[in-house]
Amino acid sequence: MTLLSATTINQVRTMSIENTGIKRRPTHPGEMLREDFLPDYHLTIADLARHLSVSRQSVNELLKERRALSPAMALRLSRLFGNSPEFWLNAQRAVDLWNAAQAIEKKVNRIYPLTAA
Amino acid sequence: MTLLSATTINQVRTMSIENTGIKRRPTHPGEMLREDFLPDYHLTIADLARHLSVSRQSVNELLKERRALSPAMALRLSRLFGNSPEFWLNAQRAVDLWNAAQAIEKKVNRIYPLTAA
DNA sequence: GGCATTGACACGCATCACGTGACACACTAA
DNA sequence: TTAGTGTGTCACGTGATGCGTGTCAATGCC
Repeated sequence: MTLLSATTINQVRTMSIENTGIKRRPTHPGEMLREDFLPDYHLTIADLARHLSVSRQSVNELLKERRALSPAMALRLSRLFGNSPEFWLNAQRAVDLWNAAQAIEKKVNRIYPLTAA
Repeated sequence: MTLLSATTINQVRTMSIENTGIKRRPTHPGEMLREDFLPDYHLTIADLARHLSVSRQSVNELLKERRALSPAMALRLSRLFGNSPEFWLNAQRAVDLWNAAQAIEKKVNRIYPLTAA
């Protein structure tokens, strides 16, 4: 194998996400904002709220990891910081999956995998 | 560059998602279930609901694309079909982003991108 | 003192995933 | 014909959640 096909890349990504999702609780996007972006850009919470044109409470609760990062918020952040909305939603999705797995793990394990068609 | 680093792979994936997200409405995961998985596995809607241990309405509305695919449902489907929950949530996220972009595009465009720190 | 920032709380609102129950219609097999 | 199954749709209720507005107290800085 000399080059990675699109399918292979997808597999590599999926595997890495799956492996990290099993161990410990993944990094909440609010932590990334709080620890990395706000210091690097010298922004206060109120600053960020003003730039995004959202309420201060929204930013506050997001940074305190009491709220999930919505697709709309991902669009706003990607516009402000010049990265992709998927960057933010990847982190949020990992958290969502981890939480859902904790909640319904037993029920999911009762589902019988189907054999290939 | 001989091998693709994890960061590079992430970039390739993100780019491909972004490009497809701009053009037209992305494929809803319910369409994938309806068009591909149910026929391939010879499953009816009621069958799928029983296998997943969810209500028939949940599956029905998901297939009719009137409901989003939740992280919990992604876990159930990945368990049943042997693929990853990210496979299902990738499709759902593309739809969510597309919808959010349609809804708040004007507001997002008023956000001024910050210069690098 | 005056001002900005922050964390927390209370409302209210709208959305949404999910379950239960019910109804009508279609198709198939005993 | 009767019974069973699958399907689409409706109503209703519940809990969770993102978001805005308003308020308050504590903190730090000029």
